Amino acid sequence: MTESRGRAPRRPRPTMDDVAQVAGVSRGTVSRVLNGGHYVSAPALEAVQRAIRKTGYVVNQHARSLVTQRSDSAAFILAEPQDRLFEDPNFNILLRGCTQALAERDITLLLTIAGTQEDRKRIGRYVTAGHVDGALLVSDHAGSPLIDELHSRGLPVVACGRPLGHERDVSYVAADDRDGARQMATYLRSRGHRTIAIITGPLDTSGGVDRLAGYRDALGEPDPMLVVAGDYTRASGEAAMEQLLRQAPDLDAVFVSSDLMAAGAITTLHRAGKRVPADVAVGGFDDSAVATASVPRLTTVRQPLSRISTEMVRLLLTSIAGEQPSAVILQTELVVRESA
Amino acid sequence: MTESRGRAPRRPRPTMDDVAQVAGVSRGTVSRVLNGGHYVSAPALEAVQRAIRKTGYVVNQHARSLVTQRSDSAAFILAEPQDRLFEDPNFNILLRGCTQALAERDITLLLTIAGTQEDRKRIGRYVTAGHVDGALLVSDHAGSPLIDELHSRGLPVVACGRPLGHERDVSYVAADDRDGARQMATYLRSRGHRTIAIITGPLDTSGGVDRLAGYRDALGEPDPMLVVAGDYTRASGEAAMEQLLRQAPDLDAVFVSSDLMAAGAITTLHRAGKRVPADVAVGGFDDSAVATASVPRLTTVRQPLSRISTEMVRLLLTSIAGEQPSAVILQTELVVRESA
DNA sequence: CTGAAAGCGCTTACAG
DNA sequence: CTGAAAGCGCTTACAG
Repeated sequence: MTESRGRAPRRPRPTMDDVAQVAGVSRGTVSRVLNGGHYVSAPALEAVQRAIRKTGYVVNQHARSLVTQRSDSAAFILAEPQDRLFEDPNFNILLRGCTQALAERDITLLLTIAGTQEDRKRIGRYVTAGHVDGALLVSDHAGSPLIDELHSRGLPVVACGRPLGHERDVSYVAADDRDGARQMATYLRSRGHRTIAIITGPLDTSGGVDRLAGYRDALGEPDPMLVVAGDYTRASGEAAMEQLLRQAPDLDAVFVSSDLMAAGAITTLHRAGKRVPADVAVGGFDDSAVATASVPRLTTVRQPLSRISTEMVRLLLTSIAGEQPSAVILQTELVVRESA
Repeated sequence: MTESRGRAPRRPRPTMDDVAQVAGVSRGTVSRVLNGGHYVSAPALEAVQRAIRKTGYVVNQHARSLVTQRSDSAAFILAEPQDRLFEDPNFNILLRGCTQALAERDITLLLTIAGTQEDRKRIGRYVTAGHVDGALLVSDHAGSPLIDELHSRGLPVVACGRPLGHERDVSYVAADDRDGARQMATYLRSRGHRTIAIITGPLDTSGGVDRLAGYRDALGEPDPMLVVAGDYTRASGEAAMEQLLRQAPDLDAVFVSSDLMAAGAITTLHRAGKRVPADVAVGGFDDSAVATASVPRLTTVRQPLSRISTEMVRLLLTSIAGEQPSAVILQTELVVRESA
C-alpha cells in the first residue's frame, strides 16, 4: 500500500551483471542477446530474455554510447524563433517525416529550437558533446555560426534548403525553388497579368534568393517598387502586401514566396477592397495546408515536403556512415486553384 | 584548400588526457577545472583553459553521465498528436517557459511528441534508458500507459494539470480549473443569460472534468442537451457549436473550455447568422493569444501559463533531488472583453 | 557458442 | 592544491 503510493522507490537500476547472474550466463552473452542475438544458443537466449523481464533491465545508454561512440539519436535543429515552428505548417510536415523515417532505423529525433543566439550556443554545445550522431538543420540563415560550428566539429549535418555559403561543405536537400518560381511567374503572365509583384522570403535564405531568381528568369529585372521581402510569417505577408499596395497601386498580380505569407497578403487585399483573383491574382509557394484552407484556395507551387524529409534522413545516414556530402534537388510543380 | 572543403575530417575527438598533456597537469586537475575550478591553483587553471581552447576539447557527455548518473537534460513529453502542439498556443508558451527555466540551471530540454502508441513506447524506452533526469508530462490522458511506465521506473515526473488517477504518485502543477469555470459561469448568469451551454474538453483530462465541475457548481446540473465535449482543437469547437445549435437552438450563452475551441465556436455562430455577444455570448478559457486575435475579443479565464512553467521546473528539480511528489494549484482570473 | 579481459572517457574520494 | 587509482556499465575482439 504505502509501497504503491508516493514516490517510486529509487532502487538502483539493474545492470547487465544482474541479468547475467539471474540468467546464469556471462555478461558478454547478455550483451550479444541485446545486440541481435547472434552467436547465442537457444537456451541461453531464452534464459537471458526471461532474466531481462524479471529484473526489468533497461540498457544504460551512456555506457553503451561510451563504447560504441554512437548515440542512436539525431537532432532536428530549427534555427528560427520558436513561434515560427508553431505557425508554419511546413515545419510540422518536415518534422513528422523526419521523425518517422528515423524511427524506422531506431533513431530518436530530438527537436531543438535555436531561436536566440544563446540557444544556438547551448545547442551547439549539446550536439557536439556526443549527444547526437548527426543533425538536421532547418531554416538556417546565411552567416549563422551554427552551421560553421557543427561542420568544423565534424558532425554529420544535412540542411533543408541550399545552405548559402556551405553548398560544398554540408549535404542538403532542396526543392527546385528557382524552377518553381519560374513556373509560377510564367503562369501569371500567361493569364494576362502585366504588373506582377513579388513578396520574397528573407534574402539570406536560399528560398528567398532562389525564388526571386526564378521570377527574374521569367519576367526580367523588375521595377524595384514591385519587390518586397517578408520573413515567411503570415504577419509579414500582410505587411508586405500593404507596402506593395502603396508603392504600386496598379499591380494586378503578386507572387508570394510562401503560402502562409500569401494568406496574409490576401487578408490585406480584402481589407483594401480588392477581389482575389479578379482585381489581384495571388500565387503562393509550398502547397501546404494553408493553401487549401485559404479563401480563395491558393494557386501555388508544390514542393514535396515529405519526400524532402525522407531524403534528408537518407543523406544523414550516409553521412554518419562516413560518405562525402551530397545534394538532392527535387522537382516542384504548379498547382492551379482559385487565387490566380 | 581541399582541407577546407567537403567533409570535415573526422579526427578523433580530443579527450581529457590530451588536454592534461598539453596543459602539463593530470587528468584530475582538468576535471576540477571543468567542474567549477575549485581546489585549482591560478597557474594550473589558466594552463588548462588555454589547453582546452587549443585542443578544442568538448566534454564527452556519455562518459560524464556514466559516472555522475545524471544527464543534465530533461524531456518535455507532449502526449498528443503532433498537430496539437502546432495549433495550440498554450503549448508554445509552456514549452518556452520550461526551456528557459531549465536553461538557467544548464539543463537542456528535449521536446518529444508522443502522439501515437508507438511513439509512446519509443519515448518510454528513451527516457528510461538514462537519457534524461526527469520528464515534464503535458496533456496526458487518463489511462495512458506512459505515466505508469515513467513512474514505475522511478523517473522524476511532473505533470501539467491534475494527472487523473495519479494525484498522489506524481507531482503536478495546475491552474484552479474548477474555480475558473465557476467564475465564468457565474459571470454569464450575472449578465442575464438563462440558457448557458458548455463545450467541455476531453473528459479523460482534468481540464475537461474540472471545468465542467465548476460550471455545475455555479449553475447546477445542466440539461444534457447543453453539454458537448471537444478535444481542444479549433475544429472541434466548430463542430461542438454546430451540435449545440441543433440540440438547443435557444441557447443565449456558451462557456467554451479553451480559447481555441471558443474561436471555432464563434466561426460557427457567425456562419449561422448569430451575433456575438448580442445573440449568443461566448466565454473562453486560457487567455491565450487566440483570445485577443479573435473577433470579437474573448472574455475568458486567465491561467498563468508562464508561472505554471516555472513551477513545473521547480517541482521537477526538487523531485530529481529526491523529494516526495507534491502539487501546486494556481489561481485563475476572469478577464472580461467583448465576446461576453 | 561462450567467458574473461580490455577499454571507452570521464569523476571522485584518497593520499600526499 | 595535486596526482594516481578505482570504477561507472557497457561492447568487442580474443581465446577457447
